[in-house]
Amino acid sequence: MSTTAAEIAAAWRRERPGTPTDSIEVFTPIVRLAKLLTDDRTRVLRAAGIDRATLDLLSVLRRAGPPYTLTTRELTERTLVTAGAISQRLARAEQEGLVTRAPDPSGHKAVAVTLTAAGHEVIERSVDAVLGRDSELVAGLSAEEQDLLIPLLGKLEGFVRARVG
Amino acid sequence: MSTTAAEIAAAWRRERPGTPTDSIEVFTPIVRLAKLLTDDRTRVLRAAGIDRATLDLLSVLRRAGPPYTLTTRELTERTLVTAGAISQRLARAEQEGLVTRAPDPSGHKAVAVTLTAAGHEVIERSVDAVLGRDSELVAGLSAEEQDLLIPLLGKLEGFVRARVG
DNA sequence: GTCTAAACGTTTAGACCTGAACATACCAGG
DNA sequence: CCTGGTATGTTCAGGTCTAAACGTTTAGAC
Repeated sequence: MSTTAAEIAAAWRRERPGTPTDSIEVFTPIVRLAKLLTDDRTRVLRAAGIDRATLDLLSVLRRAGPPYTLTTRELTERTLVTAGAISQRLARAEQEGLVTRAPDPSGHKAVAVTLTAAGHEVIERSVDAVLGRDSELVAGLSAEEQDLLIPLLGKLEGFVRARVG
Repeated sequence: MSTTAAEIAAAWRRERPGTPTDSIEVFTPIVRLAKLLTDDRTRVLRAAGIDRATLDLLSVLRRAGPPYTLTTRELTERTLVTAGAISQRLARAEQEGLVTRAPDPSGHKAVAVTLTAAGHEVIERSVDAVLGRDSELVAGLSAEEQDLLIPLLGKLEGFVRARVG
């Protein structure tokens, strides 16, 4: 049993008239959905012997296409975590032999990160499981509903992104 | 500069034809928005000398109305984190004098958690700041767009919730 | 009364992240 | 040259979470 967003907003208005509750019904389900989805993905991946942070890292490299190389800065830009977190992810992944780090000639002090054969295997083995699972979960909405939802989310993300961080 | 969800899906299809990408344009913005919003809220609250986990805890108690008391189990149900996390949050909040814990006569081994006067002050001081900020951010969508978005998110949340955890 | 199962809460180990401090490499002017 | 500034990465301290193991209390069967 869980409280709905509408109930939360109503409770604030009842307890504190004047509380600005107009955002609650939009943001509460978004934050909850994200938590449900990421926790579920963590569990799916644990069964495959990998963690979510590492999967994100390997996915970005895999999607880049051959030669599966990006600098640390590029990884940071594509990942929505801090440079410190990327550095730690890289240390773990390198330790496990999934990526290599080497000086990159271009740019200031760039480090070129490259997927190893082992890293490639890991991502091939897990990406279908993860995205297949997500496919099941998104099927709660019809294609028409998804087509309605996607542009709204895109617009909201753009607006929020311009005003934070 | 960040990759759009559509670009991510296209990259997977290009690199791995057959990859099930239909969920990406829905779930990627949801997960990103949640991260942008929670990180931003963390920063807003740090300025007020409180952390997000504690605010969530105090909010649930405050919304319950007088006498601002709930059991640990009720807090867990309303919070989407594990019982262990609630236990740790309570220990921190109790340490800071924001809540009290006492045996609850009803139920098995229930612990009654109650907001103190200090906890009440903290929540009164920060809730308008947090929800006011969220109000600014949700204004990226018109009222009509929000009315379109809310039921879609609700339907999706219900579907996902029934299939995870 | 006694026993057993279920409900409830806490502790602990292991992961991950942020933000700030720090270290290093390149570049452009003087 | 050489020197400050900018771009990059890394390290570290502090904080939070999950999941699993554990301890405790209550209710119900008999």
